[in-house]
Amino acid sequence: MNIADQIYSATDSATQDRARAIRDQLRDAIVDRRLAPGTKLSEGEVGTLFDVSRTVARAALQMLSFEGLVRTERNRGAFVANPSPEEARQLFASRRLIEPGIAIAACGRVTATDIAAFKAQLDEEGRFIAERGPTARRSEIKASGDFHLLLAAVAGNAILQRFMEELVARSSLVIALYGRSGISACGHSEHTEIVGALESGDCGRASRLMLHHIDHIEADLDLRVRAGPALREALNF
Amino acid sequence: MNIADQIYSATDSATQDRARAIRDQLRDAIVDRRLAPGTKLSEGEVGTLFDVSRTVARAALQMLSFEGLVRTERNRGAFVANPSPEEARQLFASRRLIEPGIAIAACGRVTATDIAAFKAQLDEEGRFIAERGPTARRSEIKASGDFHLLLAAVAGNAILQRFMEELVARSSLVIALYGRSGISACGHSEHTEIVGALESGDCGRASRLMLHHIDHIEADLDLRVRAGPALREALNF
DNA sequence: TCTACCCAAATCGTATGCAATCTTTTTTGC
DNA sequence: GCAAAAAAGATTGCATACGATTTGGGTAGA
Repeated sequence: MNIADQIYSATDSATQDRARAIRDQLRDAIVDRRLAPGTKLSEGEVGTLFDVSRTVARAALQMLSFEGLVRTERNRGAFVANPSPEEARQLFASRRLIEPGIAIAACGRVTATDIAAFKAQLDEEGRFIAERGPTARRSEIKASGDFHLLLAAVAGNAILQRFMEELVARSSLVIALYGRSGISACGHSEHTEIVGALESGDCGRASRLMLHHIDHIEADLDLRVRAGPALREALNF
Repeated sequence: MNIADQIYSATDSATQDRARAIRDQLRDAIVDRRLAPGTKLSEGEVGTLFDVSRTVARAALQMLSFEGLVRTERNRGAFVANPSPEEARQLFASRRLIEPGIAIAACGRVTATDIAAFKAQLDEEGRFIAERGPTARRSEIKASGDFHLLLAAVAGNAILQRFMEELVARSSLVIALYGRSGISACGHSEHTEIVGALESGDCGRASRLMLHHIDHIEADLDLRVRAGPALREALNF
């Protein structure tokens, strides 16, 4: 089974409209850092890029704005979000609150099929960790996020699932911005442990592991305010 | 049916985004049940009602769609959401997960000014409980929701605050749909207790009280699938 | 009388045009 | 030479127009 199908089945598939398809592509680009934070996304530019009118481009940008991935300023345009350290802290505080509960919910509903999907996901992660280079690292961040989204899908709460989609997307941006590089293999092993807890039905353990996992992800960030980002932020905005 | 009669048009001539103003008015109307679930909100009708073009009306409806207060179907239009019992359960499951944590966060940051605001809010609630009639009941539901939003604001996490805005709005709709009427005074007294816990700095107690409070709200709902709503749902969709 | 088909009305999806606003550059006064 | 004002350029905000899709009604045929 394809993970994307599971994740996006709730919000309906791509046949809905073009704005959603453009949003998805832009979101991928932002999360993958192919679009740097602060990059201006003008309606006209996005429109010509995807060969649609400004109307459709505008709708896509509005969606991303709701998700917190782009920031729009009146009469000025849309910019790729440049999350501040404070925003990053709030992001992970939110995840600490939500994800242990999601782990418990998922644990209570997980099926053999789900377990197989988790293992496929873990394999996918492992593949990127073995590789080197920035492309592999971006893929790795994305795969790591997909693990959390898969868990949210298994938990079976559409509302929380949507919240997690937003949190994971923004987290990926934050990790790309502030992450040191060392902890990836650690994160993967923690994912493996969580799946193990799910498989053995130990919900409490799954929840605790998830909490620690999030702590570890955040601990890997360097959220000190540095001259570089601050300067760039000042110039961009 | 004409929806003009059910929306009061308070011309908020703020220089702000008009779409946002329209969204706010529509949201109030939906949460207050002046717009019944299932009501069709055509772009043209909303536009003429608020004296804007379909473009702006469409943007407002899109925002409400993101919040889960309206459901849009391609080439058919937007309809006021008609949350199912299952959706209601997921809603309250989400709140059980998030709000105790919000209570703890708020407890750690609450100031004397905040406490005063809470007490003013409690007074407001009490005023509507004393009254009778459907109008007072709607105001009461709204005031009750505002309490939770105030708590979220005090907690100081913008992300969770936005989540709570959505959850409270949808909960208000659910309560209006499925709520029995008896528990209102009980909810108010529980709010009072929570403020008391905040004031005395007992964060654990505030969190536990909040959890029980949410349980009580949900317990007050009649989520059994009845013939009426099921039929209406079948007809609406 | 019932069913199937077709056409008209309504509504949405999208493109495009114009006015307002912001930014940048140029010009002008000192 | 520098600062301030003004004009030019770019981009968004919003309205409107037109094609596409759905819906409901009416008519013809069995």
